[in-house]
Amino acid sequence: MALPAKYNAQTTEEKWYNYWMNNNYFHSEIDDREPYTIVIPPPNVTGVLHMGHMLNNTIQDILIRRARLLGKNACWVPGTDHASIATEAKVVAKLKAEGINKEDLTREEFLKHAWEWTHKHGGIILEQLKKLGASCDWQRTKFTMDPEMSASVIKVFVDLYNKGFIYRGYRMVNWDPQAKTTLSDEEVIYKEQQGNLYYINYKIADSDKTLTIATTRPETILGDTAICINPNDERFRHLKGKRAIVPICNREIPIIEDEYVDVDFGTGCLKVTPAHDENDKMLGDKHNLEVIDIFNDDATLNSFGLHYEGKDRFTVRKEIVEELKQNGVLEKIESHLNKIGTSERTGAVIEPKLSDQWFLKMKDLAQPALDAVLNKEVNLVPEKFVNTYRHWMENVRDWNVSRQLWWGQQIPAYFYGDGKEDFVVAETIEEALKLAQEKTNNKNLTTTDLNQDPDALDTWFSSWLWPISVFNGILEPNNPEINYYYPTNDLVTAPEILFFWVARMIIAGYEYRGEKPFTNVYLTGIVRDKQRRKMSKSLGNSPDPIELMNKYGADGVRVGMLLSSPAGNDLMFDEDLCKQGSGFVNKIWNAYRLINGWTVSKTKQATETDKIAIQWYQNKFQKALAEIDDYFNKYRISDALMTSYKLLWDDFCSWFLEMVKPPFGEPIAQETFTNVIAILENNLKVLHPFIPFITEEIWQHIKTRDANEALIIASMPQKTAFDNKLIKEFEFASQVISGIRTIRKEKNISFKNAINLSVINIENASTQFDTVIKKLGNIDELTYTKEKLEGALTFRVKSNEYFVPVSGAINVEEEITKLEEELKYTEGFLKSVQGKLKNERFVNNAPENVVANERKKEADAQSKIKILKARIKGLR
RNA sequence: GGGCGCAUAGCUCAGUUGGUUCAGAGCACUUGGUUUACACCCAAGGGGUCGGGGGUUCGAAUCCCUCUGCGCCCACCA
Repeated sequence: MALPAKYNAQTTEEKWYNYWMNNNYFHSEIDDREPYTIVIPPPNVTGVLHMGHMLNNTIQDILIRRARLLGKNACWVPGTDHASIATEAKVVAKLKAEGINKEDLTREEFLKHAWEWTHKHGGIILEQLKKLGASCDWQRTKFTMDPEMSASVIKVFVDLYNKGFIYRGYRMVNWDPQAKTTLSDEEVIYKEQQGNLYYINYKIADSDKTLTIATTRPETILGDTAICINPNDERFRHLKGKRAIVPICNREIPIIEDEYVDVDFGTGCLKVTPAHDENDKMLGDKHNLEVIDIFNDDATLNSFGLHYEGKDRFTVRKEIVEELKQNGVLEKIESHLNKIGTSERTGAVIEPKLSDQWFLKMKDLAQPALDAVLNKEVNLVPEKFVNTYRHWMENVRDWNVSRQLWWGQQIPAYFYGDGKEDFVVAETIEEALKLAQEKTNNKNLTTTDLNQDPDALDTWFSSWLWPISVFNGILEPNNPEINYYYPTNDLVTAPEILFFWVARMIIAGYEYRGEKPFTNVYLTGIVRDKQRRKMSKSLGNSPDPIELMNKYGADGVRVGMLLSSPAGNDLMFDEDLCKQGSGFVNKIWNAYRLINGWTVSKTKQATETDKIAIQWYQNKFQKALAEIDDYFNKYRISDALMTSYKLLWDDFCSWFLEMVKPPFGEPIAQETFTNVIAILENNLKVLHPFIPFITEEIWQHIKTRDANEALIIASMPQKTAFDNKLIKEFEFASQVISGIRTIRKEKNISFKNAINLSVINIENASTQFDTVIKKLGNIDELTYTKEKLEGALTFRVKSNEYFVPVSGAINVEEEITKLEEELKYTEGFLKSVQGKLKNERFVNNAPENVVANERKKEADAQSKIKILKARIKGLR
C-alpha cells in the first residue's frame, strides 16, 4: 500500500489515541502479572497544562509504556487536586468580578459556587494530557475531594488526633493577609528586598535621657511591650530596671534583659513586639510580657493603631516615619537588605500572627520516613537530594494543617463551649455528640450545641495520602486493589515539592500501610527558557504546549522535552529541540516508505551482503538494547532516548538499509525482506515509549504479523548475548568505507564511478564485510596484496594500508606531507609510551595488564613507523 | 549564618573504581554532494590548557587543598 510522502502527525496521533482508548489498552485490572504502578502528581483541578507538566508526564508515560511492553501490569492512576487556596482565590476573584463578596455568602453558598467553578474548569488539564499521549487508566481518575477521598482525609485526621499527633495550639503562624489564611512554613517564599533600618529614640521614664532602637518595621512600635538589652552589655548598665516610653502612643513598657540580643546589631537595643514576631513571642513568653496585636486580618491596623486605624500596614509605615520625624525622635534611616516572607499563592507579604491553629507533631512520624530514604528502601534520583531530604527531616517542625478557607475538607472538630478545651474530634457529628456528652457529662447536649470548626485542612493533608487513597486503602485497608498495586513503583515529580508532598507521602505510607508508598522518586528539573529564566505565566516566556503539539506533533514535542533533560538538572527548553524531534519522526517515516516501496522476490536469493548486514545489525541491536536497559535502570531517560535515536538513525538507516537496499529497479529477496521487517519491528518496540504514535502507525501498516495485535501491548524483544567481535569488525569495515569516501572527496571522484581497492592486510582484518565495503564504497575489485601499489592513492585504517589506483598522476609532495604528519604523530606517541616504560616506578607499580598494554602499544607504533618510513622512501 | 552541588567544544551535557593519543555525544558551524526514502537528507571536516593555582601519584578531567564564579536547600539577627 502506498504511503503519503508527508507524515501527518495531527490526524495520525488522534487516530491512534482513540484506538487505544476504544480498545481499553490503558486500563489495568488485577491479574497474575507483576504490577507496575505510577500515581500521577495530581495537577490543580482548574489548572492548565504548562511545560513542567509536559516534561513530567512525558517521563511517566515513557516509564508506563515501557513497563507495559515488558509484560508488566502497568497502571497509571490519574487525577486532580482541589488545591484549596489557589482554587478558592480564583473563585473569590470571579465572584468579586460579579460584585459578590465572599463575606456576604454562607459557607454552603460559597461552596456551591466553588463546585460550579470546578465542574466548569476542572479536568481540562487531563484532556490536554491525552493529546500528549498519556496512557493513564482514565477509568481510575480521582479527585482529592471525591467523597471517599475526603472521607479518607477525615478518618486520618481523627485517627492522628486520637493517637495524640494532632493538637490545637496558640502559636505564631504565617498569615497571608490577602487570602486571610495561615500558611505552612513551606508555603512561605523568602525574597531578598532592599529595605530600611529605622533608628528611633524612646524616652526613658522618669528621666530626660533616651535610648535608641533599630527596627525594620516602625509601624509595629504600637505593639511594643518591652525593650530588651543584653545583660552583658556595659553600655546599657544604666538602663537596668528602668522603663521606656513608646513614642506616639506614650505607653510605658519595661526594659528587660536577655542574652538573645545581639550586641553588635543595630544599637544593641531591641524592641519587643510579641504579637508580630516569632522571636519576640519567645521573649514575651519567657519574660511574661503583654501581647498587643495591632493588625486586623487584612493587615490594616486595628484600634491599637490609634489614629492609623483602618490603614494598611505599608501606608502606616510611611506615615508613621513622617510622624516620628516630626516629633524629632527619628535618629536616622539606614539602607538594609532583608529577607521578607511572601505567600507562595498570592504573593502577599506574610504577617507573623498569633492564633489558634491545628498542628501535626512531626518528629516521631518522620523517623521511619527518614530511615527509609537513608537505607534506600526509597531511592531518590538523583541521589544528591538525599542530603537535602535528610536535613529537612532531621529538623522537621510541626505542620500547621488548618487553613482559614472553605474549599477543602472541613476540620472534624466540634466546639461545645467557649473554653480552649471545649471541643471533641470525630468523623461524624453524631459521634462528636456522643463524645461531647461523655466529656461534659451532660446528656442534654444536642447537635445544635455543637459548632464545627469552620477551617479547612491544608491541601497537602489530602494529597499526602494520594498513593493510598486512590486505591481506597484508608477506608478499606485490606481491599484487593491496595494490596495488589501498593506500594507503587516510580514517582515522577518536581524537586520543589519534595517536602510539601514527597516526604509527607512517605510519612503517611509508613503510618498507614507500614510500608513505603513508592520505590523510586525521579525528580525532574525545572523547565527554563534559553536565558535560564524559569518558565512562568507572568514572564510570558512559556510556550503553549498545545500549540507546540499542533506544530511538531506530540511525538516531536516528547522527543524535544527529553533531548536535554538529565534527571535533576534544569532543562533549558528550546523550541528547536521539538523541531529535531519531529525531524526524527520524519526520518522513521521515510525509512519505512523506502522499505514499503520495495518489491519482494520469492525466487531471489539473499546476497552475502544481506546476510552479513542482518547478522551484524542483530548483534548491534542487542548491544544497544543492553545499553538502553542500563540507562533506564539509572533513570537516564535522555541517554536511553539518544541511544535509541542513534540506533535508528545511524545504524539502521545510514548503514543497515544502505547495505540491504536492492539496486534501483531490482527486487529484494523474500528472506532479506522478512528480516528487515522483523528488525524494523524490534526498533519500533524500543522506540514506542518515546514516540508512541508514529511507531503504532507504522506497526499497524505492516501487514505481515499473524495476529492483529497493537504495538502498545506487544512484547519487548528478548535480550540475548551479542557478538562484540563482529561489531568491532564492522567498525573496522566502516572506517575503510570512510577512507574510501575521503579519497573520493579529496580527489573529486564521483561515487558513481566504480574504483578498485587493494589492501596490505597487516591487522589480519576479517574479510566478512568485504562485500559491504564493495557495495558502500562502489568498489569494482577488492584485492589483497603483499606489495605496495605505486602511483596509487593511499589511506590507512589502523596499520592496514589501502591503495586506490587511479589514472592520472598523484601529487607526490602532498602524499609525502600527509605521511610525514602521520609519522610525526606516531613517533610522538611512541615516545610517550616508551617514556612510561622506561620509568621503573611505572613498570614496578602499575598493574601488569596496564604495562602489557603499553608494551603492545609500543610494538604497534614501531611497526607502523617502519611502514610509514618505507612508504615515504618509496615516494621519494 | 549553616549545608549541598556545579564549572569539560559556540550551546546543552556524558565521562564508572585515577590507566589506550581520553578528551567524547547531540545540536550549531565549515566544505562538498540531489534523476533512484528523507535538504526534516547524505558525506567529509574544524573546534576544548577539562574555571585559576598548588598538592598526592609512576600516571589526574577523575583524589586532596585553595582561590574565583555560579546554582540550590535550610535558618528567628531586630
